[in-house]
Amino acid sequence: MTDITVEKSLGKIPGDEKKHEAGHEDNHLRRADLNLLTVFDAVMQLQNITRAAQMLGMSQPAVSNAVSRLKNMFNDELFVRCGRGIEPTARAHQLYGPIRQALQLVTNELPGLGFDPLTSKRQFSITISSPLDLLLTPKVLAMLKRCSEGVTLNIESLIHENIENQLRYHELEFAIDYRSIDRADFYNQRLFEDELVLISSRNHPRLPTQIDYDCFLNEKHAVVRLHGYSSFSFPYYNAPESQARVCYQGASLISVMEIVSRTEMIALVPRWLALHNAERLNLRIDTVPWFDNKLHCYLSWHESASKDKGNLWMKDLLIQSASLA
DNA sequence: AATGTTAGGCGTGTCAACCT
DNA sequence: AGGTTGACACGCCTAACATT
Repeated sequence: MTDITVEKSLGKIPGDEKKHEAGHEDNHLRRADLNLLTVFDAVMQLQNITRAAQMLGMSQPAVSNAVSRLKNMFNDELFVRCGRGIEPTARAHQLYGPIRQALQLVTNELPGLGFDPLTSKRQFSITISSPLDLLLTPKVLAMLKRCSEGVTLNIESLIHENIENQLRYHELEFAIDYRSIDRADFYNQRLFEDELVLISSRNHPRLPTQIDYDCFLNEKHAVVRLHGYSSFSFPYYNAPESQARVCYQGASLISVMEIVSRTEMIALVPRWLALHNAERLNLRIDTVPWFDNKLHCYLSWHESASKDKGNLWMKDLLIQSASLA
């Protein structure tokens, strides 16, 4: 389980071809107050002028003024009043990633601003899809405990359609899933290779010694909800003939295994998960040679986070944790 | 001139008291 | 019980002035 390769998604970032158009645009940049970008970044992070001001060590009206100058700078409202607070416009969301990235690049070049895990109190947010959270969360937390006292982790097990934006806007630093994020502005690192196996109850009345594809198709199946985002089971049940055999769609592989252990249904799960629960649930484990039964676990992050020294440290910690898997 | 702070005003949400 | 009202708190904005 130590198959580690970094993959940068291929593809052009819109606007790349304009990089060489300098000239008068340099003057344009000279007229812009780049300090305002730190205000923008703080306001986007906190979505609150007062708290952004506290974070920046400025007064609230000063930040409010800076925001109005930003509005002129970008020729957009950027933030609109929403009840008691403010809400970023679509343009503000669009600007956030590139501006964050630019600020990060500059910050990383300033002296004395490294990341020290021994003194840092930083909290990292990561998401690990089910069932990988069961495998990796204890290892990651154990590794973190060994490496730092102050750094904390906020781990979420949910992968949803907004994950790319959450990574882009730094609401999350990393995502771990069986799927990579194949976009030009994301990095994916393969953490390890997993193997798919078939589980059934050892008391199953019909299964032969050697299970083949016909037998597989003849049985009723338990799966993880197929229409959920990034469903673990969907890739193996996207054909009508296999989907027709689905009898139970559970919220997670844990409930799927529990159901399989007490019924005549069968299910596809990662080998480590099957082994981990085989005795407790009296499960039989079979290989599935008719499938491409290899699946890879990926660590993904947005390119704007790739220069942050803290993120680099956390990335190494996650890779090391996964290598113990 | 640009950008900061202070003071004061306005809009909105919350909550308790009151009314129907 | 459910709706209305008013006091209050919160958060943002503008104007006036100070500082660099």
